[in-house]
This record gives sequence, C-alpha cells and structure tokens, in this order.
Amino acid sequence: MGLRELKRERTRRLISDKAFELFTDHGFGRTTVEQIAAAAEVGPSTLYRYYPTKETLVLEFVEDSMFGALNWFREQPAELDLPDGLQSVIELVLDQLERNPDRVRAVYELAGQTPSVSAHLAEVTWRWRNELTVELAGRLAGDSVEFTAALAAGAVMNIIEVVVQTWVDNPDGTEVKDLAHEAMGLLRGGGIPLPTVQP
Amino acid sequence: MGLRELKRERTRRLISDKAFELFTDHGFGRTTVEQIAAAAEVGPSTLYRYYPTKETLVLEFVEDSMFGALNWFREQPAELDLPDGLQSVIELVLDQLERNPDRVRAVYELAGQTPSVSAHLAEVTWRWRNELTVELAGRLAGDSVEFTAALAAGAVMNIIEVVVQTWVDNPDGTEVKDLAHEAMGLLRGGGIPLPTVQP
DNA sequence: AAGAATTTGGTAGTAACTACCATATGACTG
DNA sequence: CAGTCATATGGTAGTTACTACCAAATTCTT
Repeated sequence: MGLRELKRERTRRLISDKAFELFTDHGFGRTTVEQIAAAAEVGPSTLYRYYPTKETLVLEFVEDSMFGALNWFREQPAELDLPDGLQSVIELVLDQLERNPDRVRAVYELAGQTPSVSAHLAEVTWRWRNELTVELAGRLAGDSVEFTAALAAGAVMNIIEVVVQTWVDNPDGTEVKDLAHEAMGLLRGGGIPLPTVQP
Repeated sequence: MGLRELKRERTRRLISDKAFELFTDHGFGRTTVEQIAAAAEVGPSTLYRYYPTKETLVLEFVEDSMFGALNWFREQPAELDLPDGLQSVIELVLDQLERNPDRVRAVYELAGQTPSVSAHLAEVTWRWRNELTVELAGRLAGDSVEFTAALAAGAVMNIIEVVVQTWVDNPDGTEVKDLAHEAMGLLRGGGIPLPTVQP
C-alpha cells in the first residue's frame, strides 16, 4: 500500500474521530463543519471530499457494517440455502456492530436527539433493505418474486433493527447473541407472529 | 369555524399545492423555497411557519395518512383483539393513501430522485413504527413485552411499505386491496415466511 | 530529477433555515 | 360601532451546510 492511500485512511479516520468527539461533547446541531475541520487540522474543503454531508460523519460505521454483510451475501453461490444465508447476514451485521459498541450507542444517542440524523439512519436501513430485496429476488423462483423478496428482506431488516434497538436501550440487559437467537428462532419458525396475549 | 382557521387551511393548502406543482415540474432540488413562496403569493417567512422544512412539504399527506390510522388505533378500547386491530390499521392507512393516488406516486417519485426526501420519508415510517410499538406494548402482557411489540409493529410497517411500494411500482398491476389481502393472510397465518423456493 | 497525477486549501457563491420586529388583520368587549 | 387585544404576515439580517472552481503542494512514475 502506497503512502497516498495510507495518508488518506489516516485523515479519514482523524476527521471521523474528531467529529464524534465534538458531537458527543456539544451535540450534533451545535457543532459546525468548520469546527470539525479545524479540530482535524484540515480545510473544510478537504473534509467535504471525504464526507459529503455532516450526517455521513455519524453514520459511516453503521453503514459499513450493514453493507459489508450485504456484500458477503452477494458473493455467495446461487445454491445457498436462503434461510441459512439470511441468518448469516443477520449474524454478520450484529457481529460487525458489536466490534464498536460505544460508537453504535453514540449513533443511536445522536439519532434520538437530532431528527436529521435519525432521518439519514432510517434512509440507510431503507436503502439496505431495498438492495437486499433485489439480491433476494434474483435468487428466487416462482410467482410474485418481488413481493416475496420484499417481505422477506423487510423481516430480516426488522429483526436487526429490533435487536439493535433493544441492545442499545438497555446496556446491561440480555446479550445480543441471545436476542438475535430468539428473534431468529421466530423467523425460522415461520415468521414473526402477531401477539395474542393481552392483559 | 372562524374566518381565521379558514384562511389558515386555505393558505396551507395553497402552499402545498404550488409546491407539488413546482417539484413535479422542475424537480425537488431545482425548486427553491422562495419560488414556492412566490407562487403561493406569501412571504418565505410565512411559508416556514406552516412547513418547517422543505421536506415536510412533500411528506405531509403520507404522514397524515399514517398517523391518522395510528390515532384511531390509540382510541380503541383495551379489549380490542390485536390481530383484528392491526389488520384494521393496515387497511386504514392504505385506504387513506388511496384517496390521493397521484400524490402518493409523486411522493415516491421524488423520494427515488432525492436522497433527502427518501431520508425523511424513511424517518416518518420509522417514527410511526416506534409509536405503534409503544402503543402495542401498553396493550400486551407477559415477558419481553417491548421486544414482542417491536417485532409486531415492524411486521405491520413492513406489510404497509411492501404493499405501497408494489402498488407504486406497477400502476396497472394488482389492486391494492388484493395485495393487502395477500400480505395480511401471511401475517395472520403466523407471520412472514422465509422464502424457500429457489430456481 | 522531471513530469504526471492526485490531494489539498482557499475563495466566492447559493440556498435552507432562524431570530426578531413592525405592520396588518381578524376576534372580542363595552 | 369603536377600541383593544390576539394572532398572522412579511421583511431584514445573519448563520451554516454545501457546491464549483482554481492554484499550490504532495505523492507517484520513469
């Protein structure tokens, strides 16, 4: 790897880290892009080359985790058993997110406080689900392939979101693995049941 | 109703209509707020009092449709059968959206072209699902109520999104009612099944 | 070491949005 | 009906995210 790529990765990381520092200290809205650039000792112009919007600064890690798993799925052979494959996708995303729990918590913290952040977070998951739908549809046969694929992709997305949300909301609660296992059991058992138990 | 409220509703509608006209004609990004204000013959300052962001101009109708159904659900008695209630919620949202098919199509058109619109659309559905989760959790008993409620709310949201998406994507395809019926059958039959049919 | 390719930082400009104030308009009271 | 109060409007000034563009600096190639 040349010096060029090395420096690129270094400044990219530097910008991202400084941004998170400022965001968590003073809030997303009260931090300007110029302040981030100054803290990372680069020009605002350079910052924008790495991160086209302020929100991408927050969401890079989550986006990478999710699309990394999606790309793995894309590379699997066509004969892959779909339930197995989708289960692996869920596990991959969660594993990836667990590599940096503080960052994930910080992202959800910021999303809870700032509408534009939660909007972009929602957009990332929305885009991810759409791309998973396309990939799934390509691996299916039969009638109304798009429809079925969209429902399944939505179910997968749903499980990931609920597990992450539960995990983030109570830090000392159940382990992610257990939550994922429970949700996955429901998924493989035929889907997500409607609740019938009422007080 | 006094003259004041009447005028308020009238200008609100005027602004919204002019905005949609400009958005569909020239695109979301190529329309400025000042142009919309000028077309509606109000000051930009007034426009911002009705619509805090440019995106709310696009999403008002969808948001109202969705949260209208949610509010109906909130007003139901505690003894309401949940599967029935959730099915009604889905039907209500779809009925409401079908009252203005052109607008719905336009919204999804704009969302497809403009990231910030799709982000805010995703945020609306995300917030809706969260609030449905809270309402559902309050009506459930047993263990891990939050978890179950979140999964169920996600499943409901998922069905709505897939039906609307399918409806928007192929204008001359199946009727919304039929799509909803099919999806609802899956939901009531135990959930959303993972696809197993492969080529 | 010279030249090519890429990265950087700065400048100028656009447009969304906020805070604030003076004016106008509909609503209520004697 | 006149006067007053509450609310809606429009304008001004300013902040900030983001874009387009160019000259200088840095890295890569030969």
